[in-house]
Amino acid sequence: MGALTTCAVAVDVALATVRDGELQLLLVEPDAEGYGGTWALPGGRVGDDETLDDAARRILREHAGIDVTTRRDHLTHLEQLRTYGDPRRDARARVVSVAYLAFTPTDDLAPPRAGAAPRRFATVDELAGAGGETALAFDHDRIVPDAVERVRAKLEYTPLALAFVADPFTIGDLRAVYEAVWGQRLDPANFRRKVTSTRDFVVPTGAVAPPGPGGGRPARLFRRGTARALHPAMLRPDPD
Amino acid sequence: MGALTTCAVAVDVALATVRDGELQLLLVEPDAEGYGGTWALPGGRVGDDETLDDAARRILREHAGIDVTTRRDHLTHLEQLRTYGDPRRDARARVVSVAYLAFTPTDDLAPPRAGAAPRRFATVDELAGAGGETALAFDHDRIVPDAVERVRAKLEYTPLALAFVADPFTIGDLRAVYEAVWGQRLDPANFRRKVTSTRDFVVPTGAVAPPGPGGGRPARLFRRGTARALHPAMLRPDPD
DNA sequence: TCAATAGTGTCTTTTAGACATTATATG
DNA sequence: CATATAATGTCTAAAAGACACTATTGA
Repeated sequence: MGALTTCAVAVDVALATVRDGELQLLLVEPDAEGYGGTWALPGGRVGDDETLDDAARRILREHAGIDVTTRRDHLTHLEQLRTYGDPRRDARARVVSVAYLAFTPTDDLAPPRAGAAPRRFATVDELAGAGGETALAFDHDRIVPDAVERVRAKLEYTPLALAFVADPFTIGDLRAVYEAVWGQRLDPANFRRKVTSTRDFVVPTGAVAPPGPGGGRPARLFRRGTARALHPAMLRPDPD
Repeated sequence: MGALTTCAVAVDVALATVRDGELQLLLVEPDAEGYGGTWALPGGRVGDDETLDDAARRILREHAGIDVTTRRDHLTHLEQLRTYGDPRRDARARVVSVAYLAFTPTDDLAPPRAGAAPRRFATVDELAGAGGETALAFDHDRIVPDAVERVRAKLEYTPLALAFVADPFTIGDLRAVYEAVWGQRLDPANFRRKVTSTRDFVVPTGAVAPPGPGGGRPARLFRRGTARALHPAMLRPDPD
C-alpha cells in the first residue's frame, strides 16, 4: 500500500471580516510556482517544531499583521476548520493542508509590509460562483464554502458575531453583522429583544453613540459579555 | 524557522456505537513500539495515493470489518473530526493525525480476523476520567472528548441518531439512543411528539414489534426518513 | 415641522415540557 | 385481574415573529 514517503503539512487561513455590509475573505497572491496571476487564501508550511495553531497564528501575523489575542476592545477568533488532503490538491507535491478560520473586525489589518505579497478582500458572493468568477489556487475553492457555512452556523449558537465589531458597539452594528453574514434582513425590534435577553451576550455601557448625519435617536452602546455559547440560540430565518 | 522535513500523516478513527445503554468507542492495541499494554483508537498511516477519507474507510475496514456504505437497513456515518498536530504528540516522530468520527449500530462488527490486533469497546464514562482510568496511547485522550461532544451535538440538529439503530426500529429504540448518548432520561411522550413531527426524520412502516417478556402494548415500527437536518432541532435538556 | 433611526408594547403562532389519560399486550 | 409498555391529550410556559407605537435626534 505504501505509506506516505514525501509529505508536507501546510496551514491555510480563511480570514473573515464584515466590510461594506458583506462578509469578505482575505486573499493573497500565492508565491508558489505555477500559480501566478491567481489568488489564494493565505497559507504556508508548518514549521518543524511548531504546533498547527501556532502556524495559523504565524500566517495571520505575516500576511495580515494580526495578532490573535483577546484585547480589551475586541477579540480575534481563530479555530480549526478542517483538513484537506486529496493526493492531487497541489499540482507540485502531496501537501496536506489544515485549514483554519479567523474572525476579525474590519480594518484591523496592519498596513502591508514592504515586499509582502499583494492582498485584497473578496466578498463571499464573488467567490461563490460555482466554477467561480474568482477561481482560487490549489483547492481553495473547496475550502471557502466550508468556511462560509461555518461562519454562518457559528453566529447562531455562539457570540462570535462580536468578533466582527469592536467595543463599544450598538445593537444596530451587531445586527448589521448578522445581516451581512446571513445575507438576510432581520426585524430590528425582535433582534434587539433576542440579543438583550440572551444572558451575558452583550452588556450596556451606559453611554450612547451620536446619531448619523440624517439624525435619529442616539443608540445605546454595549460591549461584549462573557457568554461563550448562546442560550437560547439566534436561529437563522428560513431563506426566503 | 525550518519547514517540516520529516513528516507522517496518519488517520485515527473514533468509532462510536451504543451498547448496553451507553455510548461506547472502539479501542485496539496499538502495534507501535513503546505502547505495549495500552489501548488506542484504531488508526494508521495515510497511503501514498490515498485520500484522507479513503484512509479512514480503510482503517474501519481493517480494524472493525465495517464497510462505510448506505445500506437498505442501516447506514454507517463517517465524518472528519479535527486534526491533531502537536510536535510531541507521538514520542517517536512527528506525526500529524487527522481524526475521524464514525457512527454505527452495535454488533455491526465483523468477527476479528486471525492475527488482527486485540480490540474492545469502552464506555465514554470509563474514558472520561481526567487523567483517566483508561489512559490511551499517543494523544488519544485528547481526541475522545472532542469526539464525544461532536456525537452529542450531532444528535441535536441531524438525524444521525438513526446511524446507531438498524431499520426497522421503534420510537423507544430511538429514544434509548438519545438517552445513552446524552446520559439523560427524556420524557417518552414529548420525545415521540418531537420525533414524529419533525419532517422526514422517521417514517412509519405500518408494522409493529412484538412486546417484551413482561407484556405491554406492541410498538409501531419506523424506518429512517430522508431528512439530512432536523427542523426544528432536538435540543438537549439542560444538565440536571 | 418632517425624516430618520432607536427602542417599546402587544398580539399570534410555534415549540418545549410536565403530566394525566387511554390503548394493548403478558401473566 | 394487575402490571408493563406504547401512544394520545391537555395544559402551561417560553420563544419566535409580525407589526403598531413611542422616543430622540438633525435639518
